[in-house]
Amino acid sequence: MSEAVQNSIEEITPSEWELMRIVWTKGQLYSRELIDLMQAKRSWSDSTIKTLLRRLVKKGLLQTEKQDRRFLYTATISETEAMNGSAEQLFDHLCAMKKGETLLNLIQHVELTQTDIQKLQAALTEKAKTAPTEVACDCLPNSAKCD
Amino acid sequence: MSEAVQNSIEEITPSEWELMRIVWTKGQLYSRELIDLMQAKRSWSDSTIKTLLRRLVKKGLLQTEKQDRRFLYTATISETEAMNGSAEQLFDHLCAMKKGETLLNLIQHVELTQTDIQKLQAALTEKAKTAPTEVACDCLPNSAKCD
DNA sequence: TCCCTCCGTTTACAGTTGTAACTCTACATG
DNA sequence: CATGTAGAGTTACAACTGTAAACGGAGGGA
Repeated sequence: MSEAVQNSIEEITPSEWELMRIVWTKGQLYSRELIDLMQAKRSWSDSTIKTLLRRLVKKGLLQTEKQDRRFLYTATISETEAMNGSAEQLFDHLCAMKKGETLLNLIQHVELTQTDIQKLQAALTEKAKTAPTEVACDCLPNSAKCD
Repeated sequence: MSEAVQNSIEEITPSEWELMRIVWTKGQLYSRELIDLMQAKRSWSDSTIKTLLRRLVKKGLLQTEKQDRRFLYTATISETEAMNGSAEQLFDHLCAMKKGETLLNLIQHVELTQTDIQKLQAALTEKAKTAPTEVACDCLPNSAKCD
């Protein structure tokens, strides 16, 4: 059946990401606050935002708790889980042989702090200890190779 | 600004990625070959694959050239462009402050070759020369901070 | 010449996403 | 008590996705 394990996080659409980020940042809040914060960034109608909230609840990404007569929203998965899950989902689509190239591009274009860089370097050094000299392309059934 | 920028590549759906990867790998091929290769990985009907191909052409990701009486398909964007574009789109949804963390997770989970690692390290070293000590969260309009 | 088969085109249909109006209900207020 | 109102729920609707059957024309073989 459903619930419990989300064996690879529900898809989060772009609009949903925006809402989730607010929830993660604030921890918990009422739809009214959510709507106000959201409208400070996007001119979406109240209705639109409420629809998105309900969909997020249905997907199990948000949960509500009745307070007075309104609902307090909280996230059911952490921002880290969501970020890592989505990033991994994306990388799953890429040719195994070219993931490194894509990471390189990201590293060059994403803003990173000195601390981030240190951690990344440490991880790479660690990874180098067991990394292979090559990774095979997995774009075709098995036959022809990737260049 | 930059140059020749393609204002953010058409969205590529998961099914479409699978087809595109075959096209990128083979360079150019007829729908029949594409269908056969695809069916060796997924049990999609001919029809389904043909529909996807037409949609990819409509989106401008594939282009056709009439040969005899069938079409030869080729990609209009390179695999690298697509990979980088999609990866950047994903990262656009993430909190600026947490992109480093996500990259760290990817680096730890993605299979990388020694060469990939060396390049990544070189890029990081370069980046460290100008990296800031912190990056601000951009999840809320401006107000409240991220944790 | 006739039909079968291959390939491309049309149509289909449910589910998801973006976007939003409308409605219902319980309160607060006059 | 009569209402306006905030917050929740219902309905809507077009575009996009996943998945595929059905249709139509052209070439190859009988």
